[in-house]
Amino acid sequence: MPQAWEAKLRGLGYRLTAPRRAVLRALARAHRPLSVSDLHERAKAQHARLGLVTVYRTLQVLEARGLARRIHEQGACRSFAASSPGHSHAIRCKHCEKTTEFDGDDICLLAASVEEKTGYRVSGHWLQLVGLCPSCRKSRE
Amino acid sequence: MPQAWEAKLRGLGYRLTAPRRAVLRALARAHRPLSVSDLHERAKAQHARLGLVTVYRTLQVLEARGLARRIHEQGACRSFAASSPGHSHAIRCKHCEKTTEFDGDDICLLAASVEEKTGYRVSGHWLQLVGLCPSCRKSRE
DNA sequence: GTGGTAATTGAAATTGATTTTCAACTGGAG
DNA sequence: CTCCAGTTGAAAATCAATTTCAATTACCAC
Repeated sequence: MPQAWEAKLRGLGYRLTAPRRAVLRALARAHRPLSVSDLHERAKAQHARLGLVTVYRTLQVLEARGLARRIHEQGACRSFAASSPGHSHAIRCKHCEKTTEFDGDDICLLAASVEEKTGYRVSGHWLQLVGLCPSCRKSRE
Repeated sequence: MPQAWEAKLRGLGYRLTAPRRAVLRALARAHRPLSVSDLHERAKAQHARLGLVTVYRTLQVLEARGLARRIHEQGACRSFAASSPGHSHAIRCKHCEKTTEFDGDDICLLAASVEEKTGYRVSGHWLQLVGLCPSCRKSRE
């Protein structure tokens, strides 16, 4: 996945620098949402002189280009996870925090129903689900 | 709506103080999500000596009790809107920012579909839609 | 390769949001 | 009316995020 990201960023005119690679790699490897400083810590393993500011800036780029998504939780919304283009939603395991993406076919139906109920014209949406991932189900249900 | 809230809070053992009433009232009157400092400004009209801290604390209580909801947007998630129990979702007009709640019958269908696709057991969700409210539709479509 | 240049970086300072602290105040039970 | 635990607000402290700016560096043209 980092390779695909690097190609995409390069194609968009961004430079591929060591600090960026380190952030990309750390984010791609994570199996749960990471706070900015978590990500910073992890990415420093690849690039020791990495500054926190660069992590913020890289996340801005990745989010704007759809390669990372902000994970919303009931308190603050300060963590990020890798994101694949075409998958616009995520479900997060409340036990192990792993996140999995799913596609949004069903949202269209839902949007149609809401349009009818409210009179709004729906143009965008933010959906995030929480639950137990398959392996945590086994150990907890 | 403030009356119902006041009854509910009292029932839960909270005191009904003038500062709290001011915050409740300002939030109930707003037709769009308010940032904490917006809310502070408005509530000061009812209670001039209101401190910003109290607004934060009151919002914590209201959110915990389901009487206010944090509105998530693609940057930060720093604004709040009134919330009615039983309506767990909101749609926000991207033009006038008015928010309207709707119930989540359809979410169950969606959750079932996602469970089947991902193997997760869905236990919670938050969904927020963006669009144009009926009156903004008239003037912009 | 080499050089030039604009994008990028990181430390530090700054801004802004939120929480903590604590003495003073007050709603509401008795 | 009294009392006291819950609440308040100012100030300080903490935490998150952005701006600034000089130094560095990726990468294109040659």
